[in-house]
Amino acid sequence: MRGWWIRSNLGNPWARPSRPAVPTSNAEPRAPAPATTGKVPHPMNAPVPPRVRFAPSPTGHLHVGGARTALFNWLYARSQGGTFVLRIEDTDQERSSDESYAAILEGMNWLGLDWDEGPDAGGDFGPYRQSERLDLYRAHLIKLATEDKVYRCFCNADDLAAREAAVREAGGVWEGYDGHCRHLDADAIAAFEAESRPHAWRLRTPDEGSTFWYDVIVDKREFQNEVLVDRVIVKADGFPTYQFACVVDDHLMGITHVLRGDDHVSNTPFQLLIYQALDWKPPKFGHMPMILGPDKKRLSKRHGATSVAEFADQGIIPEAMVNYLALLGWSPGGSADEVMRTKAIVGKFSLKKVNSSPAAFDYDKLAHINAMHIKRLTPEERLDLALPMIEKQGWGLADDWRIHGADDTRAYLARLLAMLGGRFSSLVNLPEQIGFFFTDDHFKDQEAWDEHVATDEGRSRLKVLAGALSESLDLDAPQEAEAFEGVVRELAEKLGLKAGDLIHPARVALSGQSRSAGIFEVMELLGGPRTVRRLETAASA
RNA sequence: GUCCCCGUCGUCUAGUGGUUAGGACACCGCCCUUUCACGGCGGCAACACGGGUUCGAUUCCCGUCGGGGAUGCCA
Repeated sequence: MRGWWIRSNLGNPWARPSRPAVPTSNAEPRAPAPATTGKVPHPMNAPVPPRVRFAPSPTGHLHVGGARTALFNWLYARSQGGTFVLRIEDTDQERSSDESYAAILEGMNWLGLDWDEGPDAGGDFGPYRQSERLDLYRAHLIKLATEDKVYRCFCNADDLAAREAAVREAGGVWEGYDGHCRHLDADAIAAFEAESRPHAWRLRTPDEGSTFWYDVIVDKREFQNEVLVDRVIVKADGFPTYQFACVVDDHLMGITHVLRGDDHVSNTPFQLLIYQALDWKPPKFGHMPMILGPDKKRLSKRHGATSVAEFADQGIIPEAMVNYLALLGWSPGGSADEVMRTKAIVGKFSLKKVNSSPAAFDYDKLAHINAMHIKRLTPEERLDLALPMIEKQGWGLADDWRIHGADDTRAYLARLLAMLGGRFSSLVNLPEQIGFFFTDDHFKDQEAWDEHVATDEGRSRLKVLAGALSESLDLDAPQEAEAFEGVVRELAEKLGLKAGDLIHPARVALSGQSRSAGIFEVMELLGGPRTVRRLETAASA
């Protein structure tokens, strides 16, 4: 008696749908408005705007793998005029957390991947958190139960573990659920029910034949049904498993392309069987290659940063991250410029050009892409990026440090960035690079100091140089780089030295480091009084 | 173990049944120069291996090896 199953289910707390009707038929994406004039494409040929989704589970930060998945879905939607949906897969009550949810949204926002529909954005296919869609899964479970396509499994973790151990002891290999509860008779079920024994629901899967699909990225993929086991689709806690929720939601949300990591390949045949059981037409699937660590092993913290938040902390800017991630598995082709702003990538992106082989994450190349992005920004954009880094240090332009034409921190920083040119290639290095313009208490390279400054020769040269600058220039007035250069070179000649003999100690005395922008520009932006003071201080140190 | 996928310079990749196998990162030289970057020029460096198919394979097929993934009431 099939009705028996239903009766038992109706007593369940979440049997009564509390939500308004949702599209349960084959939810086709909204078709473009029909043209009223000109050529009307045949309906079968009309381009259907894709609906894709990124469906993270809120169990951690946004990892580079997830970010790449999100990015490619987003790129596909944006390049095709489609819709990008954000769906939260929080069916694991143990691991899901609000912090993770927030972290993921933050990561998405940072990358600039905006979604058209999602938990906070709303949309016609919500709710977009699986924990708020339980009635939907229940309704479809009942349908499957009614048709005897699923069955109850009363095995608990201990039962399963015991049977697995037994198989191993006998020298066998446990190949997944053994179908133990597949054919329980009504009496047995009734007995378990009577003692309120918890149960999960499993899908009956065929033992023969094969399940296959044409992958958007890897062509045909096929699995023998023989290797597919009756996996759980609804857990004993009443929550659906990923397998089931994913299928129900993708269908109900009208998802046309499921683009996900290659680690999901083995889930696909099982999900296809769920589509079949529900009598639904499955979407297209595309499995993107994994991102590996530099050593081609699974990417882990051991390799360095793995979450987008960490990269942000390391001074990577969002568009560089997007650019680099896009290059992992996709390429603009030929010898085209790899450094692209997000908008350009959207314009060139194509699923057909997505690779099928795994890619190793290369931190060096990311750094390079980042530097190129920073370099290509407009002065204003660079300033917007750099100012917070300076403010974060608590630095600002002191009153007595003002120089002509740059009398507030922002204007001064603008001059410094112009001076830095291509040396400004990383957000994190910036404070070290230009801290000495804002404070006397800046980073000092002790080794350079010992070599160029703290020697009798170094000290005496610095002292002479300080004197020459004071005498030759009106330091109360702003002086340009050329003026400083003139004095330095003249003095060198007078002393029979190479200009470098004065420049090197001066660089370390002024900046604390052996590398900097052009020293005469440094003097100009430091200003005469500060320049001389630092030279004198160094000479007497 | 079993199943699935992948395999072009160290890395990311372009590419083709006949190419001097292209670009980028890294690396090495040189130039520029006041250091360091930037930039410019040049260099090193690859079709995993073995069988086929073919007039001809890096390209198509099979095997081997290597790497990755899956094998959960995680997603």
